[in-house]
Amino acid sequence: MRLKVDHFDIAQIAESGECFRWRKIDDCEYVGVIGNSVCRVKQCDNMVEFDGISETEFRRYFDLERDYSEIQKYYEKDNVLAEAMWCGNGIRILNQDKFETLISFIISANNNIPRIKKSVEALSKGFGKHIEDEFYAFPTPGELARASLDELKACGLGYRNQYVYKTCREIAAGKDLGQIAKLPTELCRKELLKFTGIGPKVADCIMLFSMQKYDAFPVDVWIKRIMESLYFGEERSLNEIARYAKEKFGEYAGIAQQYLFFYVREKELK
DNA sequence: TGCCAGGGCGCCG
DNA sequence: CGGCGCCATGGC
Repeated sequence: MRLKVDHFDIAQIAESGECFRWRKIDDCEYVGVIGNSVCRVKQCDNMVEFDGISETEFRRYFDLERDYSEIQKYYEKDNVLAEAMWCGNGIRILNQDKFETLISFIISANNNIPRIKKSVEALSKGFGKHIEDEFYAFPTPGELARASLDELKACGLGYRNQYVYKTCREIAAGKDLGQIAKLPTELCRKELLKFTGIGPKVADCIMLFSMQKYDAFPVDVWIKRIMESLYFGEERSLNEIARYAKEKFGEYAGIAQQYLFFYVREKELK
């Protein structure tokens, strides 16, 4: 399947830290697992070629119905964001599976992205369904609930094994993420915070990357640093940063956050 | 070799 | 509420 796309850069998306299952083939080609499918994406400028999933699913997953130029216009008068948006012009907020995103971001706590990726792959290989070759679907709640504490630790989860162990059992027992996702942002957040291993930052990531809560503004160490450096000029508490950002950036604060996250890490890299 | 990582939990004031 | 020590492990 071939599509013309705008504000879309598969490399930026795959490296943006919102997803952990995409693997680089070369500079313009990536392979990832979406649900029970393996999807290959090759991009040359504005043209993408993909297989493995339907066009409808592709458009849904990559948020293609949203006009990102409109969002960028909304933020263009902010000099910091203007530069960040120029840097990560092809970033999009993915529409990922709720359970996979929830578990992945529990694992992300006090962790680094390469290791998070390894852990998510290990969980998939150990407890998910085989798709093809070396690709495995992320386990369902029931499948993951079969893993023992030691098996989870063996997937590289470290002390987070207990968080995953407890939380996936609650969800396998009937807690409905679909219902939680229907709640308005603040109530949704409150429900997510009841799970073990989910604090403010992780809850915001789950809402932003799998529940279409674009006003959620996750504050991690990178966002804290760039906000303190470019907006405050001094140290601020996590709560204060989140409050300020949601006020300043409004209903798409989460998208602004993702531009900032990509930008600060891109600068760090060179 | 140490420092750090898309933080959360438990406890304390 | 806000601050603090602790937590496993591997990437760099």
